Amino acid sequence: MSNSKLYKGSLNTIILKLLNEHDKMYGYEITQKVKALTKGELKITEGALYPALHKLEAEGLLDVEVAKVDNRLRKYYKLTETGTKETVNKLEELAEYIKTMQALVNPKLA
Amino acid sequence: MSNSKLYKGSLNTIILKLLNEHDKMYGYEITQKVKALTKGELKITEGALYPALHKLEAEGLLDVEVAKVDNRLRKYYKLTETGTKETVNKLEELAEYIKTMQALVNPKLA
DNA sequence: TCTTATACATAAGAAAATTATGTATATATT
DNA sequence: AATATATACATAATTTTCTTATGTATAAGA
Repeated sequence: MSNSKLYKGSLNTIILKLLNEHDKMYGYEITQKVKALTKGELKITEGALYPALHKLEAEGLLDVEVAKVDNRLRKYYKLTETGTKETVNKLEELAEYIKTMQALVNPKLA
Repeated sequence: MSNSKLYKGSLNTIILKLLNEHDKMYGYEITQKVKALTKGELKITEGALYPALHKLEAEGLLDVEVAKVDNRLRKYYKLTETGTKETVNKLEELAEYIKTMQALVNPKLA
């Protein structure tokens, strides 16, 4: 995912936020979008992504729709209603995380 | 550590930064300092902290000095030279992480 | 023809945390 | 005096999340 361990725990937030913006996406598309948005800084590996998608689906946050494009399989994921709510939570948690870490790392500004 | 999974991978950064600021600290003191600085948002558990301190020591980033205060044991940790350098790296990684996540979550501003 | 890109998947292992214990002393409360 | 809470360390079992490696299959480019 990256040389930095800080990304651990961030994958679900990233997936949910991207689906919140793009309505429906398939796995490979997510990896490419992340690479593009972060200018190559962050690469989502398949070994991390696919199990994460399956889990989010099992938890009822995502719905799947299988499609065949150019004779190749695609699994389009989209947020459920629960998934949309959870996206809001995750984004709040991210904002809170950043705030908290800055309080620890830059206590002068706290 | 917190209800949010985002803190996963942040513990070493937190420890190193605190030791960078306070010269020497013992484990329990670190837990209390984190609680105070984050107004209770973040609680470092012992099961996470002590193994982390031992590992940082084994890696040569921390030195230990045992003391007895009020008949109770304390293990004071301080940064080695290598530890000080690694602290700089960790803080750069944190800044990079925040930048990257904001590019993903707030692409309008990118 | 061979490599790269697209598109999915899983399994073995590592890393980092949680949760549950355990020991021991000091202080505060009932 | 008895009990609970705070201080101070530690580890073991388990869980979560990721890496690394591998596998299948089609399409496109060199």
